Amino acid sequence: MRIGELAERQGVTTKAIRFYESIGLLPDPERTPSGYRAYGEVDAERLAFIKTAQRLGLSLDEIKGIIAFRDRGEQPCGYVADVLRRQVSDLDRRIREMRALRDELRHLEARASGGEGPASTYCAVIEHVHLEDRASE
Amino acid sequence: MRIGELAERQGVTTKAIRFYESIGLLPDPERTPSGYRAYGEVDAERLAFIKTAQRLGLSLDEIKGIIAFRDRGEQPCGYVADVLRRQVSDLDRRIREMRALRDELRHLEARASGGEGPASTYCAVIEHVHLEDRASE
DNA sequence: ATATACCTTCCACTAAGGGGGAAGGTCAAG
DNA sequence: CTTGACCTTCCCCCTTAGTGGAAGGTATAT
Repeated sequence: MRIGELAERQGVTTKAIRFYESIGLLPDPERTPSGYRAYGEVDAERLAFIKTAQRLGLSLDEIKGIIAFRDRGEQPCGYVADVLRRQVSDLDRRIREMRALRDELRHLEARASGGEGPASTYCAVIEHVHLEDRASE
Repeated sequence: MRIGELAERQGVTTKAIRFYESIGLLPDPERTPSGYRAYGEVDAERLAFIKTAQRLGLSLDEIKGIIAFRDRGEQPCGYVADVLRRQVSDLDRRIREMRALRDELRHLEARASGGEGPASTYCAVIEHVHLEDRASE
């Protein structure tokens, strides 16, 4: 299959496929006599794997590492488990941060909508953020 | 005060300050006869405001919008409330996505550590991800 | 006079591509 | 034979929020 068909089947752009090839994430494909890239099912599966791993939050660099194990014929399980563990604790941390931030924003936004608050030069919300920030330093 | 002092006082790099200036987030500062940037308290406060807003998850572009109100002498409260509301719902969505992803990763990682699972060509974890991905399409 | 610390400008780089175009080759149908 | 869709390489610019370095100017202390 040619690049356009592969791209459409896997829901990516031809640009992305050539980009993955350029960074070594996809192997140099076969070529037709006229120079067109020719892909097979293996390539489609690899692209699907890349997309899955990306959906799991892995960077293209991490994915490249996992695929390198595959290509060397080694078992990437240990490495994958490591990557996933790091990913999970990273997500836990980010979720905690976001929750704290969201709660703070809700608070501020309620005040901004309410319109009450002390007199301020420009806007009570901004001054408030200002003060809270300076107080927390 | 010179750029280095301002940077250290506010906990940013001189690079960041010049960058903010280049995108119009900070005004072009006064210059000493030798061409050094000369800042005052107003600039320090503005930088503090930028940092606070950034900590609240606003992009430099959004911050620029808020500052523009200030600079026009208008009350940015309504605009700020809008931005904050959007920020909250955005965070809610992202927290939900991250939680779902984290749960999926924990599941996978537990399997990767366990080592059990069906026979696979390379690694059970990867094949599993593979299968789940294809099943969800 | 020189060491150093600080400042200036400008250019390139990051992740992960998106977007567009130029200039050309190829393949199928009508 | 030509049209249109597809492909090739190469090129440059855009995004976020800066970071890093090079080449050179300035301030201050010794």
